[in-house]
Amino acid sequence: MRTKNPREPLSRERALATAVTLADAEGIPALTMRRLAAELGVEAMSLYHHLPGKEGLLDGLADTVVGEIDVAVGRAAVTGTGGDWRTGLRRRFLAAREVMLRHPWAPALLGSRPTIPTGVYAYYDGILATLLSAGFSHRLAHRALHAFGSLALGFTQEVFRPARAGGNTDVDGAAAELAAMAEALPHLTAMVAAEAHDPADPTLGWCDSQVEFEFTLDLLLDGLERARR
Amino acid sequence: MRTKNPREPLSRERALATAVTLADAEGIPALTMRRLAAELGVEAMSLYHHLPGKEGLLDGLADTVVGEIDVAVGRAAVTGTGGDWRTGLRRRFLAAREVMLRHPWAPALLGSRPTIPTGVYAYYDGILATLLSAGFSHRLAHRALHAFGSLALGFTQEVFRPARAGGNTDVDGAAAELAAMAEALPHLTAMVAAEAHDPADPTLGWCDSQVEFEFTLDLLLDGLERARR
DNA sequence: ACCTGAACACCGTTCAAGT
DNA sequence: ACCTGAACACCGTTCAAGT
Repeated sequence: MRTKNPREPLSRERALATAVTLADAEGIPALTMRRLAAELGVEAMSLYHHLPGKEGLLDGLADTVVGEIDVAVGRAAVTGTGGDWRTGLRRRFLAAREVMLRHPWAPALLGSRPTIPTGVYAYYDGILATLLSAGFSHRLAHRALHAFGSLALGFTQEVFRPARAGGNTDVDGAAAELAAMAEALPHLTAMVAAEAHDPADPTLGWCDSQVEFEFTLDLLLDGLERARR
Repeated sequence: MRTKNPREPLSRERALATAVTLADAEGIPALTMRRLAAELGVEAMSLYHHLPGKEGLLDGLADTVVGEIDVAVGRAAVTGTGGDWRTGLRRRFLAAREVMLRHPWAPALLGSRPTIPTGVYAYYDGILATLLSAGFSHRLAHRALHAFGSLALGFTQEVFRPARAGGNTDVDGAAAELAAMAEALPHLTAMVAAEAHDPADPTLGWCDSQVEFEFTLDLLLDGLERARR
């Protein structure tokens, strides 16, 4: 993990790159000023010459992710004109999603930053250009931006996820817990049972997020297409 | 603010109630174990007899909010049967939203908790019951739950919000910043100008969140109604 | 200009001791 | 049983000092 290299001097770019690597490997909680400095082979206080404190580091990290999205979107063909605005946005959002899948900590970071990373504005400006050139009014385009929300950045807010995603090895305890829940939650229990037992279904298992993401995305795109006409 | 009262002994309920009050008044960052203890007129370590540490405190806080949602939803009429599933869910989500507006810190807290508050499952089970009794398949109901996401709890993820919501008094600096942005963001600038200048429009101003919330909600409800048939 | 060591003011939490 | 004081192992950050 250690990326110490006395040759190249410390810089904002090098610090942020190492921060991304550290967050990927051990998560945001491991990203302390002292720890990051250690990874860079430097003292914690040296970071303050290149970054304006911890908050500035997190802002820089968010900006870096948005930059990665721009690169990914650039590789996908998203600048179709006129009628196929839906295809363009769909490709764009799915490209953004691939960046999020590489950096599982990024959704929570982007969602919790008190100030929006500046690159996000330019990103949404591009989406808006697509909508306007497809004939959307400013009113409807405005509402579309809000309706997309974080979908445009490739993620949905996971407010409903399995109880212990963080690796619960207490299988018996989990099973007992689930049994106790079943009585209190008859409909959810039935749904899980029904959804998990159809072997012909490519969305098999509990919550294939990619499929859900695309389902919601298409629901919104279709609804907006109808509102546009 | 101090709620010290030697008469009633410290308890989990009293600690959580004071935590909610403290978070409402000064935000989640002010909610430290030491500070909460001080508000309760007690030493920080006493809290550990009633709450399993800081994470447990935050979990308890999230549970408390979900409990408030249940109360608010109970007051609204949401148990319509058969055909008016849309009206029922709409009332329910808007009732939940009122709780969120009372506790501005709650969306971020619910979105960032590593483990889901237990009350959330029961809440979603109720939503699912509505969908199933309206004739939804398990498949479509499952997708509907994911499509709603945090909308069901009364909030959307604010990934696109004004630059300095936290009270920027540097008006000139903000204006200059905006002017510099305008050149780089032609479409967004035009949209803001268009959206802000229609005096007949009840969504006047930059981002009436309530209207946007309801627009997205109806977009999803209409799309699901179409998918259901 | 860039980096450092020591120190400061905070955290959450453990633990032995009180009552 | 409930609460406490002192201490521990961390934080982010300031500051004067080095080169």
